Amino acid sequence: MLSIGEFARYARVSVRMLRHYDSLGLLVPVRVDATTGYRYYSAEQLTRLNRLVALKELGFTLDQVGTVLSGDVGAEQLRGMLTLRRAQIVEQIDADQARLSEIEARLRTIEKEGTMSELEYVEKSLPAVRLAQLTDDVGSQPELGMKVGPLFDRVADRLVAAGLKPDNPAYAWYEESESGIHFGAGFPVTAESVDGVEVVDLQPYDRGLTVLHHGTMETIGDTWQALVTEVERRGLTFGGPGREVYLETPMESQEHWVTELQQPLG
Amino acid sequence: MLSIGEFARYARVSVRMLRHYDSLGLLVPVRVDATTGYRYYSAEQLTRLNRLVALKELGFTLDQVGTVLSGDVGAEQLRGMLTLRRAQIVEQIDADQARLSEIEARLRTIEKEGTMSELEYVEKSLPAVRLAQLTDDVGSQPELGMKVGPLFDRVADRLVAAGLKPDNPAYAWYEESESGIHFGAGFPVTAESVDGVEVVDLQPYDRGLTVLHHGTMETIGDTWQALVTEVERRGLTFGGPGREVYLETPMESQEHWVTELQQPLG
DNA sequence: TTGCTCCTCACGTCACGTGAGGTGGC
DNA sequence: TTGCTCCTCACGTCACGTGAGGTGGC
Repeated sequence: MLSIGEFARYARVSVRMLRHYDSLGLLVPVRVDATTGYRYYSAEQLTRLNRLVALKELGFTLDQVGTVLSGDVGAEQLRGMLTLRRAQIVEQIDADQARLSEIEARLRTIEKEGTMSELEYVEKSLPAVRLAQLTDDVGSQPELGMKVGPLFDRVADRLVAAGLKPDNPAYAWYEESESGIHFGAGFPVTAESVDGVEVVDLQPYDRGLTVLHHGTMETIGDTWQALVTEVERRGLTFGGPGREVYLETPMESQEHWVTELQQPLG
Repeated sequence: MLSIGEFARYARVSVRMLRHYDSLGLLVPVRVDATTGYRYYSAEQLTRLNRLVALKELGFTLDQVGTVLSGDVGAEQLRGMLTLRRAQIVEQIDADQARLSEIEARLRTIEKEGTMSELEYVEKSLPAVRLAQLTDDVGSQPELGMKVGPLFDRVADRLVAAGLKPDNPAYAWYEESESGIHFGAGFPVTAESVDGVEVVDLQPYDRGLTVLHHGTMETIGDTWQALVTEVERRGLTFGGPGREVYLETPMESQEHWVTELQQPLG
């Protein structure tokens, strides 16, 4: 018969752990002194403790350890638990490896630029949106600057004419076509149709890469360029037309505009 | 200005998280209504939230995230934090990979034997022990059975003659020599020397592989064999003479004896 | 008498999830 | 008036570590 201290020393666990396992019923001392409350263990209990520690080391919760130790799990069930655990660990390793390469990318950025990049790319799902929109085409990128703003104004005018007020946030989207760029601009609505504009449902995507653009629309091309580059750096594939979400558009000046660029992924 | 619900939806975080970050001072709403307590955020705060989430994703604690977001960490300090984090993740991956191969080994055992092995091997450090011992030699393994028991008796007799009582647990150790096996048997003491026996300090080891043997000494050879096999299966190297620790030795019969076999590793 | 070991609470950890119970604008 | 959104507590999570405050045998 061993005192709790001796037992703990033999097994290289803490006294506190033994008390904890006792309180959970996982490993009950062979004898507990009725008057002092002192716990006494037999050396034979080391076997159970060793199994307990080994199972814990595999990453099972104490609850699961209890189930296995209780002895009423068949080989089949045990195999199921181990298989599940294996899948969880593989998942964990994958996630850690992703973290690792992300950290290494950031370390390289610091070496090169002396600071951490300002732009934060965020991978997230993109919601579906019902939009009251108008569309147009341009031959090349630079022409967009002249066209998108007025298109928003026209949509807003027609919504007002139809008795609705333009809701926030405004959306734009861009698609390459044979002749150049096909694009749309609009506002969220709930109605099925609105006179004078087209009502469409922008498709939701499970995955998209996004970044925030601050300030004037003059430089939004640069931010798009950076986002596209990041998609490629991460080895991702494009899954649909890019969108702009106008989160903050104070009328005084474009200086404090906040636009989210969303690139759907495949 | 966005309500907490809108802000949460844009950023794909829970409302509860935003309140949590507010309470920690990590992301304070631009405005809090004095009477209702409603929180309002600006779209520009999405940038800070995105950085917060990204840093959290890298595995930093919210405390560390706060440090980084506060902005008064230089590139050098940031690099230090990232490097440390990288080391932690590598460690984590290594540990998970060890767990993984251990689980796979157990799954193979189940496939083959229809159950999980009874023997639990435990890797742990081996303590130093001061021993009052006698030593002897035999030509071959089978002769040990006749020699070890009586050797313990002789040591015990001499301890009693020297006015000491044999302390638990008893230790034995075994070493290969040119002519066969050199071995010792003894009991822990604190004295520097004891008349009639040799006092030695058994060396501590940082790592050892151990297993429990239950019952009679007749079959302890099999358990040693299994332990040695396991050392090799794990790709470990031997680091010293094996030890036996007699944890439980009721005199009635050897049926309930419990012996720990300790194999030091290199 | 001074250590050492053992005991039972009970708080703290970490980042929230999840009610409970209540309020204010459409 | 019925939903919806928002609010503030406050408990629960998981496996113990770490005092606090006290007791019993060498």
